[in-house]
Amino acid sequence: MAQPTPPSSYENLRTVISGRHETLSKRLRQIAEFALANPNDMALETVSEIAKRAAVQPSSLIRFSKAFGFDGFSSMQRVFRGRLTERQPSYHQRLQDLKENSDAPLTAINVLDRFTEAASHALDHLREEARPERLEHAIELMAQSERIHIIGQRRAFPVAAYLNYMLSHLGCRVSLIDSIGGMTFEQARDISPKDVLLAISFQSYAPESVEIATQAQEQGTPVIAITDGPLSPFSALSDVCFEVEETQVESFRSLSACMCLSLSLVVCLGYRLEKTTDFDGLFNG
Amino acid sequence: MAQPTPPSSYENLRTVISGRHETLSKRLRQIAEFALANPNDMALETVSEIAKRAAVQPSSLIRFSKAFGFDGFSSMQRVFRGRLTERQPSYHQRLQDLKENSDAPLTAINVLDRFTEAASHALDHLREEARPERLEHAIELMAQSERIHIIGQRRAFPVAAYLNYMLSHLGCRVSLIDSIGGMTFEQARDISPKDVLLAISFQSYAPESVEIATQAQEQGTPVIAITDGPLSPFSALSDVCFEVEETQVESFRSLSACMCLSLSLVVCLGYRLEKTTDFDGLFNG
DNA sequence: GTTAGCTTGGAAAAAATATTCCATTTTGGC
DNA sequence: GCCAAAATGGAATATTTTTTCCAAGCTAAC
Repeated sequence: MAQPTPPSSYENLRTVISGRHETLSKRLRQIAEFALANPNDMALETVSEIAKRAAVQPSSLIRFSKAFGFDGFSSMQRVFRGRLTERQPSYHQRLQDLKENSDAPLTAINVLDRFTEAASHALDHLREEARPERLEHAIELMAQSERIHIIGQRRAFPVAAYLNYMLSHLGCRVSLIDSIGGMTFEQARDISPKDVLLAISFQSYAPESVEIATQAQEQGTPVIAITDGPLSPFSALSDVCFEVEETQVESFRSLSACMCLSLSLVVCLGYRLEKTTDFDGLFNG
Repeated sequence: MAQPTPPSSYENLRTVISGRHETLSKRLRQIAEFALANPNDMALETVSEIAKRAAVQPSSLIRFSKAFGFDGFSSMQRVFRGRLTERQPSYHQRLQDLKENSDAPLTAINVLDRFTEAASHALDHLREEARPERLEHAIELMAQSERIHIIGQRRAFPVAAYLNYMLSHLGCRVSLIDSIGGMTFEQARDISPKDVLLAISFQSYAPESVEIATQAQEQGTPVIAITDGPLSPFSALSDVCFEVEETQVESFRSLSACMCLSLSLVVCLGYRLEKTTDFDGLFNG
C-alpha cells in the first residue's frame, strides 16, 4: 500500500496514477490506463460495470483504489466525480457558503464584498450555462427583424433601458416599452410579426410583460427572453430563453450578469450586422 | 402517471419538468425546483442524500421519477448523469483558447466569455479600490437627507433607474431625473440643500449631469458621484466619489460593477435606516 | 524444478441503496 | 363540516453494489 494519503483532487490523482504507472502490476496497470482514458466511466459507473469495460475483476478495482490510499472504490470514485462538478463547484453550494460564513459585522465594506462575490458567481454561472446555439439564435432573430421591441418592467427596467441605449447606438430600429403615461399596451400594439420582442423579466414576473410576450407569440413575433430560471413563465413564452440566475444574498439580487449578457448580445449583433463602423466612442456616452 | 414516455435527454427533461411544474403537487413541485436548481446533486447523490438536501422523503423522489415516466429513481438519474458527460468543452477551455489566440473567431460564445471575464475584473477592481470610509460617508449622507435625487443620462441611465427602483422600495423619498418631456432642469429645480444628489456619469459626461451637479454643489446640496475615473469632472463636483473602472473590451464597457456598487449602497442604507422590514420580495418585482 | 512471495479470479458476505407498501395526513368537492 | 380521493411520511423489504476472503495462478530467485 504505497500511498499513505489518497489524492483529493482529480488532477493530483491523475498525476499520481501516471507517476506510478510503470511500477504497477499487470492488472493494476491495465486499470490505471482505463481510468485515465475513461474518467467519466470511473465517475459514473458501478464497480462491476467498470470491471467489465476494463476487462478486469471487480476486486481488482478495489485493490487499485487501496493501492492509491483510498478506503475502497467508493472513496476513489468520489474524486472522479469531483472532476465532473468542480468546473461548476455546485453554484448553490458556494452561495450557501457565502451566506453561512457571514456572521461578519454588517459594515459597508463587508456588504460590498459579499455582493461583488455574489456578482462574480453569477458571472461564472452565466458563462458556464451559456449555450452557444441560443446566443446565435437570438442574434439571428434580432438581425433579421425589422424592429426590436424591448420590455422590462420594474426591476428588469434598467436592463431594458441599457439594451435600448446600446441597440439604438448600433443603428437598430428599436422601441422601448417604457410605460410612460401608462401606455404600456398602446406601446406594445405596433409589434408586428416581422419584429422581435426582447423581454426581460424576473420573479415575480410583471403581468404586463407576460401578457405582451403572450400576445407577441400568438401573433407570430419571435420572443427572446432574459429571465431567471427554468420555472419562469417566459421559458414557455419565448423562442430563445436566457436563464440568468443572479445570485441572491439575503434576498437581494444584482443585475450584473444580466448587464453583461445584454452587452454581449448587442456586440455580437453589431458584428453580425457587419456594422464595421468605428465602435470607439459609441459606448462612452 | 401523466407521462407515458420519459424524456431521454437532460434538456428535454428540464423542459418537461418546468412545463408541468404548475400542476404538480406540493412535494413534487418542491422536488422539481430542487432538481432544476441542483442538477449535479441529482446526478451524483443517492436517493436519501438528495431527499435530505431537498427536505423531502426518499419515497417522494421515487414518486417524482415515476410521475415523469421513469421506472424508478435510478433511470431518471441516468438522464441527469448524461448531462455531466455530454458537457460542451468547459468555459475554462474556452478561456484558454481565447487567451492563446486573441484573434480567436468572434463567435457569440467567445464574445460572451470576454465580457464576463472583463466584468469579473471590474468587480475585483471595485472591491480592491473600495474605501470603507467613502461608502460609509455616502450612506450617512443618504440616511440624513430629506430626499434623494438621482441623475444619470444616456449610458448611466440604467444605473440611475436601478437605484431609483431599489431606493423607493426601501421606503426612501427619491426622485429620478429622467428628463421626461425634456424637463431635465425643471426636474432638478427642487433639489434642496437638505437633500442629496446621486449622480452617475461616465465619459463623455453628459453636460446636463455636470451642470446639475455643479448647481447642487453651489447651493450646498451634498453630491455623491459614481463615475469612471479620477479625471472625471465629478471628482471635483462631489462630496463622495466612487470611481468604478469598468473594464473595457474593444471599447465596449459593461455596467456590471456599477450595478453591484449601487446594490451594495442601497442595502447598506437599508441596514443603516434599520428598516428591519421584511426585505424578502422587495427586490423581486 | 522448486518454492516463497506477490498477484489474480471469483464466489460469498456485508453494506449501502432503491423501492414498495400502508397507515396517516392533507386536499378539494359537495 | 364531511367524505372520498390524492398526497405524504416512514418503516419494511428487495435489490444492487461494494467489499472481503481465500484458493489458485503466476513470477522470479535459487
